[in-house]
Amino acid sequence: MVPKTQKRVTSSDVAREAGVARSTVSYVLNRTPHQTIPDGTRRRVLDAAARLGYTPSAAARTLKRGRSDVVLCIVKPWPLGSASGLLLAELTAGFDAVGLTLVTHIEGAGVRGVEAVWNEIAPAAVLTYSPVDPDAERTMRAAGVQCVAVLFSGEPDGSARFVRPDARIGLLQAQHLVAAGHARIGYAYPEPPTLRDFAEPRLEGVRAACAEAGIAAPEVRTVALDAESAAAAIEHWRGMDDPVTAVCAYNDEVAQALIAGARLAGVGIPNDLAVIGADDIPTARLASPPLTTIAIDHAAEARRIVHDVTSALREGVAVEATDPADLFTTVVRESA
Amino acid sequence: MVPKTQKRVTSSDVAREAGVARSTVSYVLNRTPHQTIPDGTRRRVLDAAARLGYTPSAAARTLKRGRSDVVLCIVKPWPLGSASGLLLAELTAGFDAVGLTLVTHIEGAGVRGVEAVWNEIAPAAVLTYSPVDPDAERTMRAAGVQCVAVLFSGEPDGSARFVRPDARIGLLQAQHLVAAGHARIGYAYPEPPTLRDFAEPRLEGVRAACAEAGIAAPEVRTVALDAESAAAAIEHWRGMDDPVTAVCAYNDEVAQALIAGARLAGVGIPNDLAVIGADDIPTARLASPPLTTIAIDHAAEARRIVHDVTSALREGVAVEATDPADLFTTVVRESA
DNA sequence: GACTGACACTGACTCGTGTCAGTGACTCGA
DNA sequence: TCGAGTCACTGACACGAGTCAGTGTCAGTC
Repeated sequence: MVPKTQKRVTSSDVAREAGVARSTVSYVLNRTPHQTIPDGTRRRVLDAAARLGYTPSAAARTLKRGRSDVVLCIVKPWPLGSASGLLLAELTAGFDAVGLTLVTHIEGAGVRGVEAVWNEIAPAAVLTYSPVDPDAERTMRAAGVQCVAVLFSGEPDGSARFVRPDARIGLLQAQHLVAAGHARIGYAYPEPPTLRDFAEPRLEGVRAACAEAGIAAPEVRTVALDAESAAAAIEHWRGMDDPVTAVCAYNDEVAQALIAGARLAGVGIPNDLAVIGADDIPTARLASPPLTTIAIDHAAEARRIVHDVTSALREGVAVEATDPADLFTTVVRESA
Repeated sequence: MVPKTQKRVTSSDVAREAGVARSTVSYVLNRTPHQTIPDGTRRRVLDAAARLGYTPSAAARTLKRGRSDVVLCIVKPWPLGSASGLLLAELTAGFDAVGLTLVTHIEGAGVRGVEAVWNEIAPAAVLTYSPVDPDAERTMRAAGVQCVAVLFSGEPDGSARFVRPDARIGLLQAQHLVAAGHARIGYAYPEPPTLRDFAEPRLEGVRAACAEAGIAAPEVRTVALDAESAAAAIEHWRGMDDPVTAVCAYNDEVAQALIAGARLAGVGIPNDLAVIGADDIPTARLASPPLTTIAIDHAAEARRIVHDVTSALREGVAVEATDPADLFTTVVRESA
């Protein structure tokens, strides 16, 4: 039987057990610089701590130091996609390796707003997917947050560091289509408004690639996640004076909708219309035809973010974001 | 310009501003019972707090009270699926409404294990998807965790309350197939080992339905997320002496693999083989043919969990889990 | 007029940790 | 032998909030 009220083991208990002062315990356990501790004492303290099963109270440490070892990642309730779930997993492992704990909070229909969250958690750093307004940033600083990183956003301004160059995804999509001989390109834009922050840079990349290749700007249509919506877009594209022959989809789920819509409209993929997705989700290869798409190296991206955030935490100031080398690769299957 | 070091506003500042003692501020702000505060004083304190922009320090409160207002949900890095992302969003909103903050931590390849997480967070309650062993539960209690809820698991024992009856999903799947006249049923089991905890109850439900209908137990095959693996399973099922005519898939993604495999093997769905999925993910309706599947009412489930956890927190003891009424509905499309 | 009790409020202690300023004991060079 | 300088360690304060035991004031009662 587990006793109802388990008394907490404190550093005083460890000190008593080891026969030293509590401060000595603290010095040993934190390896405080400029404090010389002989091996014998160190061993005694460590042994006592292990014997008693001592774990320091995060609340007390946070109170004293003014900041915790928690990194808070705020995400929106995305109606589509789980590609970023992979990134979160990599981020968690990466921060764990440097002694930080990543937790995620889903920003949403909460009545209390996100301020309540970083007040409850007092995180060392906050990662967000959309820019934070100056007021919110002030309350964050007051709550002890040292580093604010915006993972995705149009403009990398003062606080918005570490922006992933999602435009490159659109660039690679369009370049692949252009190389295959397409000269009129469509863009399948996602329907949920919460995805705007993600979709804009990708679309921007497609625009840039079209301009560079000297072809017309992409014809943008919004495509919801059902076959009818996709079929309507496809009919629009193919009915134009200068018909679209290839489409960049915002992501693989929109691309799957396009495939379903093409089937409904009797349009062959890739012969009548080429489709390229993004994210390379697990079901991309299961589509018929299998989806050509842009894969994201989540592990590399996570390494970069962890590196930048930890050095910002160490320096106490903003550091320059390291340039991501090759986060994206084009995965050629059959749809384009 | 935001000053580099923003001094924190404490309750002492509020007390000074309002011209009262700090304890009075605490009583006003917490509406402490049996403490009578006249309206004038109350007003003065509230005004001062608002004027100064006071937000209590969660770390200090947690230290004093021994527990925070955070609920920690621990999830595994699922290689498939994002159905539970919807549940998490609903849970977050639900807990927020009762003054609790839900954060999620992805348990994974971390070197430090999950113990570090609840030590950092000191949550009031922990939600997990797999049973916690008694040792871990002890460290949790010592860290101030009051309520441990296991959301999914085979056996609802002492600590494992609030178990979602996933067996009912399998039951509904099989009942739908039996009602359509199928007498030999296959089960497409997911490949990643981390999904075992989820797959077992669902499979159990299928077994129960088969037994009840008086037909043979389901023929189980593991199906990875690619067309080849699915085609191999399909050929096995159809090559049996008593061939399988309908398959329950663990979830919609496995079902999509089955559809891709059937196309590869030249098997028609639903005529040659019926397929039913589970979870009703957004792309389920985009498949060809559109997937018949079991939808989960995440909002209702979240309401139930929030209710049970908050009352457990209030009572300080385990309460009986309320019985979930109708969390699942069969969505009939074309694949079965 | 003394006593009671409610009211409105305050001071002091507590939670568990980090850290600074000391303090004896000892070594070493002059 | 004296002072300086390390070494190894300790005591006390601080972080910010919750809460208990009191304290002075005042209205009401016998």
